[in-house]
Amino acid sequence: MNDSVDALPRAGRPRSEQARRAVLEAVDDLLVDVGYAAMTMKGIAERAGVGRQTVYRWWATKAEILIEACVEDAEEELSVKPRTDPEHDLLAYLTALSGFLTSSPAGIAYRALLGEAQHDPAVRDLVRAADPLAPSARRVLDRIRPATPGLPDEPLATAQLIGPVLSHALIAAEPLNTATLRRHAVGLLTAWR
Amino acid sequence: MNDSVDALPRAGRPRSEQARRAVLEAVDDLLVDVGYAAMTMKGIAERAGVGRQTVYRWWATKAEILIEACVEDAEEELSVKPRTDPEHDLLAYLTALSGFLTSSPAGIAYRALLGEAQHDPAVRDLVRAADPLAPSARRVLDRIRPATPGLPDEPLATAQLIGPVLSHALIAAEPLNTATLRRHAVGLLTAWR
Amino acid sequence: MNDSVDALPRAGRPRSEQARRAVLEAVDDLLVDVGYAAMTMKGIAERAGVGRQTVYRWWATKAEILIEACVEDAEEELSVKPRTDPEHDLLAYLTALSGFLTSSPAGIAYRALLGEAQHDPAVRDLVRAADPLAPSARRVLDRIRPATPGLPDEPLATAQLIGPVLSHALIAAEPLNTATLRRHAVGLLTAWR
Amino acid sequence: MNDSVDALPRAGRPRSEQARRAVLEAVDDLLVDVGYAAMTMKGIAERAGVGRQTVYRWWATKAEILIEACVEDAEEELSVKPRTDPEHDLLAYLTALSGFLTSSPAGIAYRALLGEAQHDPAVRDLVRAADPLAPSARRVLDRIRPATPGLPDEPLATAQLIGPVLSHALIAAEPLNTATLRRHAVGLLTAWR
DNA sequence: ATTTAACCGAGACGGTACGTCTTGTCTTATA
DNA sequence: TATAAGACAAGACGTACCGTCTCGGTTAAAT
Repeated sequence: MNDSVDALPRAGRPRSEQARRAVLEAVDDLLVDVGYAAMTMKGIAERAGVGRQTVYRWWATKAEILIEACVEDAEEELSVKPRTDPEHDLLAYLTALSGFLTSSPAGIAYRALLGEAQHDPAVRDLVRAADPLAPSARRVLDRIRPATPGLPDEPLATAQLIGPVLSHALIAAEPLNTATLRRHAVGLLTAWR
Repeated sequence: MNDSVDALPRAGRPRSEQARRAVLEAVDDLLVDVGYAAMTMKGIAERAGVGRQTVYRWWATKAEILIEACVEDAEEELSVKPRTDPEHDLLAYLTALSGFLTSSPAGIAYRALLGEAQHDPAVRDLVRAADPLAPSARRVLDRIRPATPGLPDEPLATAQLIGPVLSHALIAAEPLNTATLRRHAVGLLTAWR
Repeated sequence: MNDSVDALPRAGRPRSEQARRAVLEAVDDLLVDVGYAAMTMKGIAERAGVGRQTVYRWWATKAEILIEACVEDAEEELSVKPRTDPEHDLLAYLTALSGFLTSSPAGIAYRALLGEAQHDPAVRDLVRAADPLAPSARRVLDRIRPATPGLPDEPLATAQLIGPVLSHALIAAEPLNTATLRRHAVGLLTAWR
Repeated sequence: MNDSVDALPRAGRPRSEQARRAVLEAVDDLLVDVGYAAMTMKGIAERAGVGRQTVYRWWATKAEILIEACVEDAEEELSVKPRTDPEHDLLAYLTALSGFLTSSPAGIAYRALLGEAQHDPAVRDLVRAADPLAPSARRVLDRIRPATPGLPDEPLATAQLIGPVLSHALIAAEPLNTATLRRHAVGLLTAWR
């Protein structure tokens, strides 16, 4: 990619970066203030101080805005620094994941999007394409692979790693406690060695 | 509770069982035909050939109707007959669960409700109260407990059992294949023995 | 007519006469306050304290509302009491007509409708069907007919009677003065005797 | 004013005559194709292949464009060559006027403008200032004045002459037939001799 | 057998978000 | 400086659904 070079100067007024930022921030604010269901395109435009047409020009649905607003944050919040032994490595990741899904604005946005994906196939495709959890999970699994010869192929390894944490977050909207997460990490290593 | 005994025959016209059935069936039909998002209280009433007030009199939201429409089916579809050895017992359950979540109308309804629960705390509470998955999971776990001394306490055991299958269904809307499910069952037994 | 007998009681909540009156009065007010061009369906609904759907349910355009609001008034304001001699009869009518077109709210509404009719054939048809000026003109002409054997057939007689007054109102938005109106009446009688 | 002499060559790019012509022609076309109400500044710019700002730079409203587009045509189409006797002179003029108002693009534009003038005082002032009908009417009246000692002062004479034709065109959007026009001419001469 | 009360359908009510359209202004690169 | 292109904030458009209300009519238990 080399957008700055390829970008030929198009005719007409260029897109306002200020308006783009205002919309993304408005979505973040509204998700926290009123929740996903009560968030409307009209409300987003008003909160952002932006015309409604400007929102519709660049995003078709609130899900599209939300996914753009949270992907970067997700990647950053789930990048845990490597530990020396596999158990601590897994535990650090599972802790970050559990906190992300239950406390972080980006994680709450992810849950909302995954919820909307159950209602709307278009949102499902967006979420699968963006896939905010998989990269970080894959990195952890790659790190522990030398110590886990029984590690299954995808998608099972990732599902076994994040599935229990994600499901609990979706059903209970609460984090699993640290002892439980450690127990889960140990169980995975037992199964995978 | 003992509704059938306490229920003193009130004055006035009794509730129409016919209207109740029509609404529940309309919800099932509409979920398949147009999806959860496009399903409206107005549409449900029209499809059921019922006044809108009649719907609102008995259910506050479409989620309430949907949960009433699917809970019984869920319990039935996830009740697998016991197998003699733990691996086959787990595999039978995981297969039923995976099919339920991706193919069964009741399972699709459950996913829709779990999705809505991410947007609306009231729906979350409804889903947690009804809890269509946990009883069947608990029964399987109880059966294999003698052979799995390392079985963790709740909620981890259930989360490890159903989490990977549920997460995959929610993200991909596709079942895990049989080989993967068997691999998962074997992994669980390895971790839990 | 016998609406009260013919009117079969339809199912459902009956139309609210209160809402109907509120809309018609809001239109009258707004025409005076902001003018026809700045009058919007949204504004009418808000001024009337009525839902927008309620307006659209009964009227397709603001022109339809306006015509319903002014037809009755027009008929009443243009009914002048007969005079004994033709000249005074004509003069009384021309004076009423000139004042109606330039001062009366109903007359201003009529001018607005006739203006809109130049832009929209549907409005033209509405105005022609309602035809607020013709009945009163016809009554005056019928009264003076015995004294005016040279009275032309329709539509010329009416056009000669009201055309000069109407045209002046449309172009100048001012009434013709009394002397001019008398001169016009005398001219008509000279031509028609 | 003497634009052609005083106009010192201003700095910068001069106004594009091509763009001006394109706009005026687009307005004529659109009035016929879609009508006055559906004609928008945006649509005019697009039909003319011209930037929207260019339209707004030179005209404030579509009425201003329309009046510039039609005044000259009106003057030309209503200039009938003198006849020897007053009746034929009047009839020729009335026939031209009736056709102009109901068939000519410039006449349809005039009716649209007179319609808009009922909604917008600014347009009324524009129309009165341009006054496309009065000059031609005055010329005819001046020609027949020697034969009509009873010709009233303005504005009655003009109103009596054109009012019936104009009113009928505005209300019915159809021309008066030749016999009726002749009857009107005769009536005027009877009243005015 | 009548009364009574809650049910039923239909559909209008005030309200509000939808996604589209046009308004008049502005900000680009180009001529 | 004028131009074509096109993004901008604002706000009306007509439609859909929300949850409530008000009708006429039905049904079955209680009088």
